[in-house]
Amino acid sequence: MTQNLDQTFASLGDPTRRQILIMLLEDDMAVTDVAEPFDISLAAISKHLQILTRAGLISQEKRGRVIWCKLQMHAMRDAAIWMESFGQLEQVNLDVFEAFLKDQTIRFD
Amino acid sequence: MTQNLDQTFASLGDPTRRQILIMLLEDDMAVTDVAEPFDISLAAISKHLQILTRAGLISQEKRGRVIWCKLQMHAMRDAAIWMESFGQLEQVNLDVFEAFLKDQTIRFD
DNA sequence: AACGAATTTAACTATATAATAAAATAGACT
DNA sequence: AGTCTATTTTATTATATAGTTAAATTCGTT
Repeated sequence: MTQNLDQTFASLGDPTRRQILIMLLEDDMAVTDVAEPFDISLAAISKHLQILTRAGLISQEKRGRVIWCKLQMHAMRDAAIWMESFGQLEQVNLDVFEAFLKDQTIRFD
Repeated sequence: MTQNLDQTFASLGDPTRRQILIMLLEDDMAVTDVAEPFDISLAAISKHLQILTRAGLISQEKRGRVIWCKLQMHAMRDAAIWMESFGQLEQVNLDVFEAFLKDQTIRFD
């Protein structure tokens, strides 16, 4: 669980990888096509794709000599859930704090 | 923008740092108190806090000889917005795809 | 001034990422 | 078999993280 979040968040911490994910939103892509818009080598892209795969953010499937990259939403969803929960906890605490302030106001006015 | 997301996501990719953020949800804390529940050295925690500060996920304020760490939500909110937008884009595309499929059905049946 | 507490910095080691260029695989095609 | 295409692997370099211990810094207090 924790380890997955580690890899998911770490993967998202790179702009090239985020851009790749956005590209894959439109459609599945071959590695070569993923690499096309970038100024870095194909080997570098290949490694980024490995990292994304390890994190579960994409999957790769070989058909013939082409490897197709496909977006996988569950990993990112888990990360989003972590963040949302975090936000809600803050929400709760703010509410508690507000209640506390109101309580104070009533008592001291 | 991109650089901030880089640092925010990268920061979240470490379980110690995520745990620290959760602790700070309850209240601001001194560096020593942040370090207390962990089995690693104070120096290591100090570096994690530097990374969190650089990412804008927390702020540090020195009062006397104590440095207080305070959660800052905007950075994480930006990251959450990126993820939410991402999810919505997928939503939109699925809708478009569904419409496309329906269109096909009408035309070929 | 001196002591002790809170925190960082320095020096060091190990590991992961990011990138490159060049060589190696693997599959399709003639 | 040989060639072209798609992709990975290897070797290499540079940088960042994660951790350690030990020394340095900064304040508050006596």
